[in-house]
Amino acid sequence: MGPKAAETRTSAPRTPLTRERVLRAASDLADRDGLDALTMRALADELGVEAMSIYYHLPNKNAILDGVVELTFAEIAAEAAAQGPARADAAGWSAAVRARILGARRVLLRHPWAPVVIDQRKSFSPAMVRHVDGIVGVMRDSGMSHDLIHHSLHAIGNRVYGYVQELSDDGQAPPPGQLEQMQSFAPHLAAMLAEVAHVDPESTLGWCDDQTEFEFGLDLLLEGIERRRLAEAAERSGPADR
Amino acid sequence: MGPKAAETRTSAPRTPLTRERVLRAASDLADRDGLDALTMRALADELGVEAMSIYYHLPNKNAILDGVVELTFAEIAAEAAAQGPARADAAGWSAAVRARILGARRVLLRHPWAPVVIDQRKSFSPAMVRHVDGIVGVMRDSGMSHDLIHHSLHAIGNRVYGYVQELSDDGQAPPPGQLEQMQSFAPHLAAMLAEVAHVDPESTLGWCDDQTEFEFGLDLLLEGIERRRLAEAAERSGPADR
DNA sequence: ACCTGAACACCGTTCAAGT
DNA sequence: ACCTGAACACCGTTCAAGT
Repeated sequence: MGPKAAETRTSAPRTPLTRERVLRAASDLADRDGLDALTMRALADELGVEAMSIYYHLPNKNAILDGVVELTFAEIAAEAAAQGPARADAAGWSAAVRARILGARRVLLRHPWAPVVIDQRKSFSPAMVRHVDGIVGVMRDSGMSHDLIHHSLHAIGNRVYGYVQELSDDGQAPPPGQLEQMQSFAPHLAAMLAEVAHVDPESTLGWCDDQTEFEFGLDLLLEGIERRRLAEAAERSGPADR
Repeated sequence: MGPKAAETRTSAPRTPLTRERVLRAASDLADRDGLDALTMRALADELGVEAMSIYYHLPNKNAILDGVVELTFAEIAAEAAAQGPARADAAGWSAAVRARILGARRVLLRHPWAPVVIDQRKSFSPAMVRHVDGIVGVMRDSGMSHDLIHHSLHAIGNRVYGYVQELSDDGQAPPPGQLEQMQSFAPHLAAMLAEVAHVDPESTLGWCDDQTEFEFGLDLLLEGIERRRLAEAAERSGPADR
C-alpha cells in the first residue's frame, strides 16, 4: 500500500484495450442487457473507456456485430469438438448431423441475440463456414449427392440460422477466387458449391433458386407430417395388431 | 383554372391524414427504400406532413410496425380468398396447406421487411391469428389430433415466420380471457390451444416446450432427407428395375 | 501508438402551442 | 379536432487534438 503500489495502480489501471476484449465485452453485454443495449457508449462504459477509443481497434459497429457472431461460432466449434469426432457410417449420418445442430442450438440459446444479428446483417465468418463444412462432410460420407446435400442444407439451415443464404443466394455468381481459397479450410463445402454451381449454370435467380429450396424444405415437412397422421389413424383403428 | 379552383386547391391541398393512410404509406416506404428508411420523419415527408402529426393518429412507432404487419396479413388473407375455399378430404390436407403457405410466401416476398418485423417484435394481429386458424381447420378436417397439429404448426410456422411462438411460448400461461374471445373468430385454433394447454399443464417451460418443438421439426427434416438418400442409392444400384 | 472531447447529423418522443 | 415547432435524450461517427 506504499506510494509505489499506488503509482503502479495509476499507471496501469486496467488491461489494455484490444479487439478481443472489446468483442468479449460486447457479447457479454448483449447477453446480459439485450441487443438494443449494445451501443458504442454503453460498451465503452463497460470497458472503462471513452466511446471513441473503441474506434481505434474496430472500424465501426458493423465490425463489432460481425465480430461477436464470429465469437459465437467459435463457441459452437468448441461445443462440437467436446462431443468428439462425429464421423459415422451411412446410416449414422443422421444422428451425427443431429448432434451438431443441437450443439449449435445450445450455444445459440445462450446468445439469443445471435440469430437476429446473423440474419439481419448477412455476416459470414470462417468459423461459420467451417461449421457448415463439417455437416457437409458427414453427409458426404453417407454417400449423398452434392445436390441432395445442398437442398438439405437449405432446409435445415433456414431452421437454425440463415447461413446458407449468404453462402450462395446473395452473390449472383460464385465469388471470384473465394472458392479456391475456401478449399483449404472447408474442402467439403467447396466441392459441393463447385458442383452445384456447375450443374445449374443458367438458373434464373442466380446461384440458388430460392423458391425451389423453399419448396424442398416445405415438402419434407409435409411428407413427415402425413406419415404421422397415418400412424395416428392406424393407432386409432387397431392399436391391438401392433 | 380560375381563382375558385386555386382556392379549392389551397383549402384542400391533400386528403386528410388517417391511420389507414399512414400505414399504407409506411408499408410502401419500407417496400421501396427498406426497413431502415422507415423513420417518422421520412414517413411524414412521404405524407406531406410534419413528423409530429403522425402521433395524433398512432401512439408511437411500434404501433406503426404492428399496423403494417396487420396490413400484410390482410393481403395474405386476400391471396387465400382468391384461391377459393381450400377445403379438402383427409389425403388432400397437404395440398391445401401447401397452397396457403405458398400464398403467404408470395405476399411476404413483396414485403421483405415483414418477416424481420414480425419476429423481432412479436406482433400478434387478428389477421395473423385467422391465417393460422385456417390452417388448423384444414388439418383438423384430415383427422389429425390437436397434438400433432400443434407440433406441425411449430415445424411449419418457424419456417415462414415466428407466429406460433407468440401464440404460446411467451405468455407462460394461456392469456386470461383471451382464449374465450378467440373462439369467435378463430375456433379451430382456440380448440387446439385449449386441449394442448390442458394435456400438458406442468411443462417445465410453461406452455410449449421449445426444445421438444425444435426436435420435432428437425426430425421431420432428417427423416425426409434419409428417405431421399435411400432413393438416390437405389437409383444408383439399379435404375432398371423401377 | 493509443486514447479523448467536442461536434455533427441523425433518431423517437414530450410538451406546449397554434388553428 | 387536428396539426405544428422547439426541445430533449439518445444514436453512430468524423475530426482534430491530446499523451
